[in-house]
Parts: sequence; structure tokens; C-alpha cells
Amino acid sequence: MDKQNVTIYDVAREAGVSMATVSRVLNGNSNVRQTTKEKVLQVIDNLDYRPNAVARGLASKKTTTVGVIIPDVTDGYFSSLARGIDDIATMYNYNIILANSDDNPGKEASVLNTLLGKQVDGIIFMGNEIDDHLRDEFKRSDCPIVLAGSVDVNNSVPSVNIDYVDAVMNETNRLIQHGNQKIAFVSGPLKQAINKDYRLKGYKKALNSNHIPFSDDLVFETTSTYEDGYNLADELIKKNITAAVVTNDELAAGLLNAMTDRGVVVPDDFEIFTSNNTKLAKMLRPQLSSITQPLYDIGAVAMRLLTKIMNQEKIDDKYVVLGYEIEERQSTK
Amino acid sequence: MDKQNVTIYDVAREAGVSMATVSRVLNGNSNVRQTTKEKVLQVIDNLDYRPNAVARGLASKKTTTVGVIIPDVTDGYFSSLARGIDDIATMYNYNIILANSDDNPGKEASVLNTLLGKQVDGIIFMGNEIDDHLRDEFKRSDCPIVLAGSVDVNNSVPSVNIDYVDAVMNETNRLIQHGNQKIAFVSGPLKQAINKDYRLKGYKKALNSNHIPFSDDLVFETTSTYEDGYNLADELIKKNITAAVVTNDELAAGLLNAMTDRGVVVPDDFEIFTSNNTKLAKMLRPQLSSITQPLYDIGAVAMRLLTKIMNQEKIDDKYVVLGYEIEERQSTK
DNA sequence: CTGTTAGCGCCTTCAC
DNA sequence: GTGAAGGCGCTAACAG
Repeated sequence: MDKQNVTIYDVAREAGVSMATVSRVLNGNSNVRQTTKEKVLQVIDNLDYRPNAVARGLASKKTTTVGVIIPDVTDGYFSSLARGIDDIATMYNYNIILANSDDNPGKEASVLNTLLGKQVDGIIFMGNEIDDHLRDEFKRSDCPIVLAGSVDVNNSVPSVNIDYVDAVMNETNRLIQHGNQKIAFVSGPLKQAINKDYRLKGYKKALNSNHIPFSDDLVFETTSTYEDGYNLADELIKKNITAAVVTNDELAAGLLNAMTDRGVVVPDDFEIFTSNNTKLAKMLRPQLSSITQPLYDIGAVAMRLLTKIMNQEKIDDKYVVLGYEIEERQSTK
Repeated sequence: MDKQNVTIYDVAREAGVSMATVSRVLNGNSNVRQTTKEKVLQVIDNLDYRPNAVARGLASKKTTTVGVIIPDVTDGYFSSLARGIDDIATMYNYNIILANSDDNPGKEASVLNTLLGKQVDGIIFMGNEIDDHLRDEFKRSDCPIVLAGSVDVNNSVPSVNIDYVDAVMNETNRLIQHGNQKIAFVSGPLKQAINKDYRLKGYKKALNSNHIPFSDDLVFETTSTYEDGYNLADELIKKNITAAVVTNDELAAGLLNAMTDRGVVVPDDFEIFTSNNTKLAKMLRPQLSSITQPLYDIGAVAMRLLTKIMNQEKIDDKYVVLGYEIEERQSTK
């Protein structure tokens, strides 16, 4: 009933060599004669031997697995990053332990600790907010960590992102150029730095450079769900708002559908710009205009960066900023 | 530079007990005097000691991690299952190693092997097709495996599903009751058992019981992408088809949008039923009528079942069939 | 090029 | 209740 009855020792005996030699061929060590190597390989095949990664991990202090903390796999934005992460991880022979955190600081800290206990070689963290406590844990962990599509105002950890300030500023500018004066900023929780310190800042910059006064009255804070977006429509209509910059695609989808359901024609009567360009944006009608982020690449680059750090390679840039585009589809004029 | 400098040995020395005792309190063994237990706990806290799960795994032959093989995290159907899986896993103190397979038999077999090498305590497999080779690997693995939202015609492995035959039959029946005679079956790859042996069968049963002849001409095999659905519209229109049962939500979304973009009014001129009730279904306009599967629960129940098997508990039913509903929204009359 | 010998950090009998 | 000792399966010097 053992999962793993045949060990390196069995292989060694069967092949008439020492376990060290078997270990060498397993690890691609070149110091093995071709003929013995072949013989060992042969025996491994015959015995259907599969190295025990746990034992290997204990001995070598490397588990070839990395932890991935994600708010919610079900979210199209983060799952796209996760896909990029996993593909690159696989490419470099790593596996990922995926853990959902719901953006909950308690869960994040807790899962971080269990990951460290499992001796992951590195961690990719995705989350909308990094508080002091978490930053401390990161520091104390003594484990390579990279943020993917997530922002740390202190830049205390390597990260891969786009320029959120710039992107939102550009969106807002376009909306202004389209003639809108009352533009809503529809956001996820403002305690999240990515919303408050980056996106909102971009929004304000655009208003400012166009001499439009900023008003708290046009800032709508939500929990980023489809329903939140849907429920917001009436209020926006009542305030005679004619356009919105939205920080999340599902949120934008809710707003869009609510508008349409109320007979408000998008984009003629109301324009919407969203932020993440998940699959969803193109599947809606009208299609959502959006910042087009290289989602897969953000994950992929983050994982690649992590491999370099784990590997102690020299890093050119610990704070990668990838390019983005703005694609105007059908939800803007 | 060690990730884990303080070991159980340090704790033992510091607390003036043996490592065996420390191990006991760590594992909740009752044979420890209350006072010593408290002392040990105190030292653990002081030293910021964190047990090394790898060493523990080697010694105990339990890793408290399970492998999860998924076609693509980016797919709303599977990511919902994955969320259910992770939540229950967390509840039972397991972590999940998530691996994308793209439904590719080669990748599936390969990742299965690396998971087994990592000594996972169990595996949840999601995939649209299980071929003989994979079934063999499952059997040989001698590792608890549960299928989630995935079907094995041979029932060689415990699984959690809904009754796909019945569900598709019901959908088709409704379409027939709505007066449709030419109903398309728009499917993912027909080499996948879930499509060919279950859904298609349900479609045929409905036709049959309504004395409508089955025609291969109305079966459309695709790769299940949004684009596939979009590109199919013209053909369906040309054939004067008035309704479709679709096996995948993104596929259905593509078809829906293509119809709308071509001026075909859904549901007046064309009805659509989809199969998975992912978030997407309700976000589209018109909203997609669908089989409403308990996605999260399928994952959750599968993981719960797996814990029972890993725990050698008695299992009432190794082939769980969860209930489903059919929800008619706006894409059907 | 190959074998020997220690551990890696923890669990788990088995004594006391 | 607690300690001592022997692995778990593999890697990593160190010899030869």
C-alpha cells in the first residue's frame, strides 16, 4: 500500500551501482559514464521508479514549487495572470500551489505562513492591497517574492505591473475630449492602494490638466462586483453623469447592463471605460472600451522574474512596468 | 540565509524537553502534561518556529497537499469548480497544487506523474476526456483520485457530476415545445465523452421522443471557443436553424453575439440554451438560458469526497450526481 | 568516474 | 508523561 515502494536504493542495487550514481544520473550530473548511465536509466524504467520529490526537497532544500496567492481564481483578471504564471512555472519545472485569499489580510498572512512551512522556493503574490503587516511578513520570510498585477506603494518587493496612473489618466482624457464634463470614477475599495494611489490619481490628473474641478461626488466606491455596478446606474443617472471610468471589468459590465436595461444608450448617452480587458470586455454588447493590459504576460513575466531571483541571477529591473494600450470599442464614442 | 534555521531540535533544547515532546504538542498528541505543553508553545512562539512540512512529509508520508489538474484556469466553468475545491481543501488543511493541462493527454499524463512524485495525498482531476492510457495511469498510481465535473465512461474513478444526459434532454425538449423543429447541437470536440456520450445522447433522446428525425447536419463540432461560436452563425442561418443547444457558455456567447450582430433577434428568431451557467450567462444581453449547475458545489463535494477517501472513511456513494435546474432567461422564448 | 558517509527535520515505535 | 533512537528517500561533500 505504499505510494512509493521502489526507492533509489532499489535502483542502485538492481543496477549494480551506488545510490550516489543513480542520484547523479537523475540530476543530470555529467560525471557518469555513458554506459552506466544507460544501464541505470534502463533499470529505472524497468522498476517504474519515480523519485520522491519530498525526500529530494528535504535533502536539497529545494522543492521546485512556488506559492501563488490569488484573491479569487474565479476572477477573470487574476485567473489570466495565473495562467501566465503556471505556464512559465511549468516551463522552468516548477509547480504552483495556488491559494485563494479573497483579498483578506488574515487569510493572506495565514496562507503565506503555510506556504513558507511547505518550503516553497518562491512566492507570487496577487492582491489589491498590501498592508504593513503583510509587508513585514514578506520581509521576515526570507523567501523570494514577486508581485503580479499588484502594487506595493513602498516598492518593498519586486513586481510586474502596468502604469495604472498613466492608463487611467489617458482614459479620462479621452472621455473629456469626447465632451464629457461629469465623469464618474467607479472604483473598487479605496483602501486598496491600486485604486486610491494609482487609478484615482490618474483620474485626478486628467481632470486637473483639463481644468475640470475634482468632486468627491463623482467618486463611487464599491466592492467591485457585477451587482455593485448594476446597482449604481440609477444614482449615476440621477446625477446627470455622462461617462465613467471603471476599475474592474465585472463592475463595468454591471453598470453597462444596468444602463442598457434602463434605456440609456451606451455610448450615445453614456460612455464607459474599463480597466482590465478580460475576455468579458469583448463579449459584452456594446463591447467595452478598455485599457488593454497584457494579462498573461504580467503573470508570465512575474514568474520569469521569480525564477531569476530564486536562481540568484542578476536582475536588471526589479520593478517591471509593461506597456498597455487603450482600445476604444463600442462603449465609448 | 536558511529559510528555516530554527528546528524542532532548537525548540526542544530551549524548552528543556526532548524533540519527541515537541513533536507531540505540534501534532496535538494528548499525552503531554499541560504545563510542558504550554512551555513548549511558549518557546515555539518566542523562537518563531515554523515546522518544516517537507521533513514532516517525508517522515509521515503525508504532505497535506492535493493535486488539481484543470484544463484551463481561465475557463469560467473550471475556475468555479477550482474555487470550491480550494475552499474545502483549506477547510481540511490541505493545499492544492494546480496544474493546467489544456485537455492535452500528454500534459495530463505528465503532470499526473510529477504530482505523484511530489507525494500528493490525493488528486482532483478535471478534464473533458479520459482515455485508456490515463485510466491506466490512474489505476497504477495507487493514489486517491476524484473527478470533478468530468466524466469517465468506465466509472473507474469516483466522481462528482450532474446528469448531463438528462439536462440536455430537458433543454432540447423545451426548445421543441417552443415550436422549433430544426435545433442545432453545438458542441465541443465530439471525441470528448462528455459531449458525445452524454450531451449528444440527451439531445437525441429528446428528438426521438418527439419523433423528430436526428440529422448529422445539425451537429456542429467546435473547439469550444468564443470565436468558434461566433463563426458558426452564418452557417446556422443558412441552414434555417431556429434554435441551438450549446455545450459551453463561451461558445454560446460567441453564437449569441454573432446572431445579434447579424440582426437575428434572440430569442424571437433564434433560441439558445447553454450548459454551464457560468457568471457570463447572466452578464450577456439577452441573458443566456442555461442548465444551472451547482459549480462551486461540484468542486466542493469532490474535494470533500477526496478527503474521505484519503482518510479511509466509508463512502456511501463514489459516483455523486448533484441536482441541476434549468433556468430560462432571455435567450429562449 | 564511482562509492561511502553524513545528514536534511521530523515522526514514531519502544522503553522508562 | 517523556526520552532515545531509528528511519523516511535523497543529496552532497569527500574520498578514492
